[in-house]
Amino acid sequence: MPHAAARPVQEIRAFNRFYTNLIGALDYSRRLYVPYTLTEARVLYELNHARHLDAADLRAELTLDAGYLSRLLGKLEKDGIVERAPSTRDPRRQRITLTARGRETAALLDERSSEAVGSLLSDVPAAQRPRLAEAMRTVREILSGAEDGAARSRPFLREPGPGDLGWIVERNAALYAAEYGFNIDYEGLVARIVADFAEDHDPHLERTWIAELDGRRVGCVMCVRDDAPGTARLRLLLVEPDARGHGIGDQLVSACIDFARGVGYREMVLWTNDILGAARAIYQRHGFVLVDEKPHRSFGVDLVGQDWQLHLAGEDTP
Amino acid sequence: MPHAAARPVQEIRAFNRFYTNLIGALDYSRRLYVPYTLTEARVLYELNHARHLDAADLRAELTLDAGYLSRLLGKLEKDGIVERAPSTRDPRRQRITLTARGRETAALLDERSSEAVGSLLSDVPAAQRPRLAEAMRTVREILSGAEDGAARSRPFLREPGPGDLGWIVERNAALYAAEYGFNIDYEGLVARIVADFAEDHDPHLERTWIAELDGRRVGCVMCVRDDAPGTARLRLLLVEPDARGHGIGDQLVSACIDFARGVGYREMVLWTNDILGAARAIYQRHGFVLVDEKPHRSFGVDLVGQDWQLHLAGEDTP
DNA sequence: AATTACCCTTGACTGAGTCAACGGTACGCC
DNA sequence: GGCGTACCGTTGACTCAGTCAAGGGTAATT
Repeated sequence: MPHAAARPVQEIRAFNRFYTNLIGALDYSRRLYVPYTLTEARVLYELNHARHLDAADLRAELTLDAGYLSRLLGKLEKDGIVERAPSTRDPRRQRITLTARGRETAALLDERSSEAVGSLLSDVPAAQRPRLAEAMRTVREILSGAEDGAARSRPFLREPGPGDLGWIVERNAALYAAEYGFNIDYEGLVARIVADFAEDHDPHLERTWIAELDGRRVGCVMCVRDDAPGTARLRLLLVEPDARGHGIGDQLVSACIDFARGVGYREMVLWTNDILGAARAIYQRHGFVLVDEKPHRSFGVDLVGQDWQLHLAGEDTP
Repeated sequence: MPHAAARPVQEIRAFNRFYTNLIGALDYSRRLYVPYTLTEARVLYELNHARHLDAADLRAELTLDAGYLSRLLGKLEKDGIVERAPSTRDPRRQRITLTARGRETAALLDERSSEAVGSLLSDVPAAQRPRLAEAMRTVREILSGAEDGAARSRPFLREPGPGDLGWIVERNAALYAAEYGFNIDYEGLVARIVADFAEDHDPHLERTWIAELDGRRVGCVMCVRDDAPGTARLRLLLVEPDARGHGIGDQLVSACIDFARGVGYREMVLWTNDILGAARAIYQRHGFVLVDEKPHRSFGVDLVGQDWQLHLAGEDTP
């Protein structure tokens, strides 16, 4: 197995060991579930959060043995925690409902579990807690995406907030350094562009967008005034590699074009380099045409710069 | 319980449910440990990675019942997997050693476990894997810090790589916006500073440092030439709030001063604002003195700017 | 009408983990 | 040197958790 590929595997295994230990410590130290067991508590949790599931659903959800679950539900029924009734849709299936008492019990277990986690959390410095929650959400998102069919939320655009311009600099520099070997000159160029934008831009004619997906910044684009009159310039289009394929680049370019057309620009231009193939495809889809091309050496590499142009107002408007 | 405090608790509980399910799915689907059990596998793992532990250590490490472990070791011994001998230091204790066959077995289980994780990972887009590993490491670090006495690694300084200058912009802007309400002008200022640095700096006389802790950027500082001859200017000192209290600020300022003195500057100056109390304390500790102070309005707030100065060469040098 | 597949139940079983009692040794303290 | 306490490992008896296979019943398919 190649070393590079083994790295995440080792990390995951270390994490699994760590977390089984942690959960063990969390559960055993106090009697979290008395008089019920962990599995019963999980069943109660599911029932309490989903209103009368079928037994088959529970089995699938918690990957339990059918016989085990059957007996388990029998016990809960005898305790007056759940009620079992044949499903109306399919008499083979069994609809499980929590009784009032069952809901109380579930709430109690819930409470205890929250307390246990709370006391664990009390040892975590408050400043670290948001990072912890964020990291856990990331793990969950990535792995649950791997399990089922990736039911992710939709990306959306917003205007930049504090730090977002810096983020644009960081990601541009880091990505192009990693992918094409750009040196620090490129980071300087991007920093200068965002500095100019931050210090002096006309919000009616110039704008920046950040694309966000699942609470994470995954792309950006900037629209500024060009020297030529009536002309807007699109700059700094970027989509994070792991977020590509969601149409985020198109969304960003569309926002840019719509904005420019809306505020009266007649032309839109942009400068890019021939090695950026993914970006070129996006520009072409939106009607940009290549108007000039010339080789240059910048950012420590030999490149071929390209000027693209798009007519915003003209014969094709009604 | 206040809502804000409950948020991370809910996140952690959701994560726990998710991860117990995941581990369950991982273990049951294939026969990972045959002919041993999960607990036995954990014991084997510990032994294989630590060379002859005492039984008591195993118990503590894996939080196992003494009786359970005793019987478990008995079984492993009978299978020729481990050997038990009284510890040389304390005859009450028992030193457990893997036999050659035990090491084989451990390696086999290791292999299988890696395979299982690998196949789980194969459903994760390659682009997401580093993020996953990173997030897991974060979770582990924060929570293990919470369990024992925070045995964190030492912070260290390094020169910036691609994206680090952008990171400086981002963190400066985000932190000062959150803590003091600075507006986008400040982000512009910082962006211009790093742009100037990136585009044109003399590496012998000007330098930037990034502080790293546990693989994460937690601070920065920049040393550049000032207009006045023989004078260096310290800029953009920053330490992440959750990493404060480790002496990182001092480390950064020391690096800056040592560098400036080493390359022959005679003075070091810096400009800051009176509201930045933590930074002031650091400057004072390193011998800076306040030489000027005047109110101004910048970044959308009313501030009192301060000029500080430090003699690098003079009567106090031998 | 027959086949197949799924749903639940039941009995019999193995494995995982707990609890309490016990003998042995180390260590601190008179 | 002797005593109490505390920890180490062992053992027996037990409960709880989970598995497997057989079986009766209904739904969907043909």
